[in-house]
Amino acid sequence: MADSSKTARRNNTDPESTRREILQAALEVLAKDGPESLSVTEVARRAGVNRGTAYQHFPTREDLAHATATWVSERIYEEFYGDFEEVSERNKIYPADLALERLSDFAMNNPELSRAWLFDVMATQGAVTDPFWNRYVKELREFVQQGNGRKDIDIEVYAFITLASALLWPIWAGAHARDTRARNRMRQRFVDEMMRLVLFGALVPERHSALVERFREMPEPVEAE
Amino acid sequence: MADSSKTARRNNTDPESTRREILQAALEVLAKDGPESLSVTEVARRAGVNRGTAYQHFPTREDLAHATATWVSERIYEEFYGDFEEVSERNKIYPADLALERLSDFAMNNPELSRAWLFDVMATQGAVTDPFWNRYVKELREFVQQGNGRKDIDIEVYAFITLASALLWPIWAGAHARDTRARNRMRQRFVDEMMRLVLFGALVPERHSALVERFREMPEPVEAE
DNA sequence: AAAGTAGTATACATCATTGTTGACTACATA
DNA sequence: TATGTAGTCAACAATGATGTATACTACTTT
Repeated sequence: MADSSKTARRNNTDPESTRREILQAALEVLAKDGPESLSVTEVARRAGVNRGTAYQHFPTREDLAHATATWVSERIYEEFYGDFEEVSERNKIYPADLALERLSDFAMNNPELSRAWLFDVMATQGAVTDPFWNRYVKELREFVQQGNGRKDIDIEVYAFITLASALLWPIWAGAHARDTRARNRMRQRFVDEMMRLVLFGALVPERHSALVERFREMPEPVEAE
Repeated sequence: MADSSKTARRNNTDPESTRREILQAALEVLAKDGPESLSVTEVARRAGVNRGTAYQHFPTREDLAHATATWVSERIYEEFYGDFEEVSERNKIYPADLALERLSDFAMNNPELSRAWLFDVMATQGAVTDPFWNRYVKELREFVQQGNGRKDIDIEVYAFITLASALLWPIWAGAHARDTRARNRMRQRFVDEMMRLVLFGALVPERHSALVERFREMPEPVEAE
């Protein structure tokens, strides 16, 4: 109650850190409500920063929105593929279960990034230019070419299925699982089921002989457009 | 330029139809921007209805939002399971590929409902009470119990994977595919790959013997909490 | 010591949205 | 013909967001 230094409580030498704080806050509201309801006022409030400061860094609401989107894209790439070379080196080949595990871990530990990314996908209708997505497809393609995956896979679709469900799962599962233990169990359930699915499929072949017949002769898919 | 009947151009005897038109418009904006940016003004404009009329049907913005959410839920259930009994009857058992095909068709033909549903999932963090979801899980469970699906499946997770990717796919694929032919091809790609996946998996077993070993001895999953 | 930089505080005009109210109209039914 | 219903139209106060601008402060560098 004593001091009241009236104005300018906080001064920062490092504008970059302020920028990051704003972007982080923007990410949070983006993850909460989607890109359309991202407001500068709200972001500034949440970042503990004056609204004017936010406008100094990002001239308009749109600028902030775009900057946040690319920031999300960069961060998700960095978080996921930042140490890829080392891990890959250590394991000679990046094993399938590890990839899936990493993906699930990432999604569980970064629900905000996942949500933001998904919102973006839903908004831009296909984030084909997204570096994360491109890298993910590329790695998968090499994995298959090296003989680890079935040749008749439609890589893009398969990549989409694994990525979309892995990123969306923690959001969905978040409802049931409050504490850490429950969340870990949910994560494990997903990894196990996904692993089981990519190893053995889901159907009992004898019961679907016609389908097995039809899909066994399927040619390798044509992806290019 | 001639006539100007000044006021009350349109009068409707059937309030239910107006209500539906408002809900339909609400669904459209909901699918576009997410639930947080649903505005009564915008909805009324889009429905070609006076704002006051919208307020007559839905006292507050929140009421409209909730009504829209449950309407989406009902419509998606109706669209998908409305004729389930007949189809099921005709085919004796509801075949796996037909189910997947129907799901994909639905998602392709109702991108707005899909988007709205997904937004809802992302907003409410787990639409466990959703009748569509519950029915989907129930049918899947029976399908497995009748010996058509592998016993070690974690039904809920599996249901989630198929449902989430099937509903999200058209949104994702919508970017690439403008015309009907391209969209149909995208739909077919998804169905084929998903079918292939549930039939045979994605990995080459010989290359992942350790994993095969580990997951072959996996007990049936415990789902109950 | 002076000048520049990063951020605060505040005010302002503009605009959109919410929710409410009151007057009016077209239609159907009793 | 009278009454109720469904909807239009217009106005209004309150709120909150966008952008802009100006004066002020603390800190750093020259």
